[in-house]
Amino acid sequence: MKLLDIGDLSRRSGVPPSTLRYYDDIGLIKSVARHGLRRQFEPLALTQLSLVVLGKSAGFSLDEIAGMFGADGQPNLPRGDLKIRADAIDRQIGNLTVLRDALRHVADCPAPSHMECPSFQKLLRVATRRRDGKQRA
Amino acid sequence: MKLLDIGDLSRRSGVPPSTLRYYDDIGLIKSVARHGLRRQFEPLALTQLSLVVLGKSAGFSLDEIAGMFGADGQPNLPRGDLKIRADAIDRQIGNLTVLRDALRHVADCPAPSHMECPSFQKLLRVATRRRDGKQRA
DNA sequence: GCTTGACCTCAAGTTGACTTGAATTCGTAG
DNA sequence: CTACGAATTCAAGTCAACTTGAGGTCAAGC
Repeated sequence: MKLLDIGDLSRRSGVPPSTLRYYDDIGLIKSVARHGLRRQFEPLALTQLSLVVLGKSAGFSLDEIAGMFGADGQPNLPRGDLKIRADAIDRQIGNLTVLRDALRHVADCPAPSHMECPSFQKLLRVATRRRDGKQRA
Repeated sequence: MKLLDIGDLSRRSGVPPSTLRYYDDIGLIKSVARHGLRRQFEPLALTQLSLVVLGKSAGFSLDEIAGMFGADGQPNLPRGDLKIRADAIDRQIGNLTVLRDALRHVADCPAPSHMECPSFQKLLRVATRRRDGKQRA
């Protein structure tokens, strides 16, 4: 398995080298060797980075992401916690769905005040009823 | 329409007063009066806060949220932009779905290394192919 | 009319996630 | 063998989104 040096990994993942170094420092990904000074990564790191990017865009902190898929690609949380997280993401998906629909409504509804539009209110009530969607692990 | 003072709004929304003041300062929500020193809000603010909380949990910045549903409840973005945002959220939902499935896989799959598990790889490939999911408005 | 508690302002501090800059070190190409 | 370019370290800086703290104000209850 050939190694990628940091420049390659950066180019291939779209993540800047400074960020890769940062991630390496905090242990989110890990460099497996050096070529001279240059950090070398396994191709696996590319996969891990997809996960990190995905997780970040989902609003998870780097710590949370590390919990789900550690530096070695293995989670450092027990299965049960992972399922809880998966469920949290599910609620999050529900929330986003509401948000998306609300946005589409606002974009389409000709009413001057969306906040008072009954169908808009209804959308939100659903969202509010479904408790929160994000809580500590 | 009776007004809520900041304490009520805080209790009802779950958002701390300091944050409400902050949001008021930056114009994300707006207080419509004072009772003595106390900020008074319209009940509408409660609805707006649901949206804000929802948006934040979705990973949007306060600025972005303000763009979607301004302090007056009206977006300050044109319809087209809102649709673009809605589409972005749709992609985000797709990403989260992948993340959730990946997480469930990790929680369930007995294989020692998920990163090498073909079905896991497959999940991710889908995610990576679908370009990014979050870009500037 | 005075106390109390919830609010106020404003400046400064905090946290997470990076980025930037200066000074340095390599490996490769000429 | 020297120059070059791309990396390196480490400290410090930045930005968003708040929170904290000190010192002050108000209206409602007793």
